[in-house]
Amino acid sequence: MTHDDSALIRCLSPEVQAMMGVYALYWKLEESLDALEVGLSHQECHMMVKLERPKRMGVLAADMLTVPSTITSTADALEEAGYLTRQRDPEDRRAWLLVLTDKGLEMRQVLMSEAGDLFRRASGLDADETAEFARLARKIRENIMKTGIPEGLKK
Amino acid sequence: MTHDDSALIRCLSPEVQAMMGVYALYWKLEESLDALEVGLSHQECHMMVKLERPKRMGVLAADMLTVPSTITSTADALEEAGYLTRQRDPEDRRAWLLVLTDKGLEMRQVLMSEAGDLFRRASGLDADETAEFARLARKIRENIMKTGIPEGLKK
DNA sequence: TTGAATAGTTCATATTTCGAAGTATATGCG
DNA sequence: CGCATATACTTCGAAATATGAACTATTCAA
Repeated sequence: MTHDDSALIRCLSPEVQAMMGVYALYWKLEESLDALEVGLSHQECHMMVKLERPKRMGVLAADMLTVPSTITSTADALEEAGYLTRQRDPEDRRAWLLVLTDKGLEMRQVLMSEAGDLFRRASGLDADETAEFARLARKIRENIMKTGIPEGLKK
Repeated sequence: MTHDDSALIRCLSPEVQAMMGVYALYWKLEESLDALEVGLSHQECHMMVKLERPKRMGVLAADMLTVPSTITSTADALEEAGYLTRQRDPEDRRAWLLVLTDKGLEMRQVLMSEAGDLFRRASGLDADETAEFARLARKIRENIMKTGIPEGLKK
């Protein structure tokens, strides 16, 4: 992936071209998260981002495509670090709601704005192109969320 | 991420909206790769995709944002499974070129077309939108590849 | 020809992820 | 009500993955 494979890429279907761009961006961000030296693992960063509002751990497990026990340990780490608290869900006392603390909200802000910066630097798109890409990305995301967790749920 | 957060998303900067769409798509694909039951780990799938042409292991390590020893073991697994062979690089006999076998090329085809299908299903975009998204994704990818591995190289 | 640099490998360790069994709460049914 | 079954999360040990330091082979430069 070091030099002029851009010609090769053009031979592929638009769908595959799209996927390859998506992968490149994703990896670039993951890498930058490491460089951020913010003391959070990838999984922890992801959970922070997913917690735009309080969520039950089971919901997070579905969102993050992982098993409950992984959510438990990730939440433990974030709680330990003071980024979130567990609160019993009043609707179902078996369940916990994970709620970001003020410190957590602040960190989430940092992560989000870092992601925004990264997109700007990594993509090299101008404002119009960014807006168009964002429009399509939003549409894609809505479609995925609507579709929900696909057939192959918990194997 | 279960219901109507689409309103929340719109409040964010276009860059962040873009990143969130990218994450959603990436995760969806990762999940589908598992469902594919093709007997390859994620890392192995990624290597297959990156091998659009024979590459040196060091180049792959840079491409895949990982360390040489990980490349060795991933390549071992793919070689074992008959998807690729190691060939000495004639230009530098210290280096190996990883070359897909016929079976490997076939599998790569499957993976790519699966990725294409997935994009179609997951994104819900029509042909025009897909073309536009692909154009921007290509541009982004080219920019990232040009930029190369960023400052924070091997920590 | 020798010494320093580079490409990849080995292997032991660290990290991450998973899954089966356990606790507590909820729900349904007689 | 009271019991059986289902659900939400936790625990903890095992499995899968990733990493880094020391090693082999080759190259390069003087």
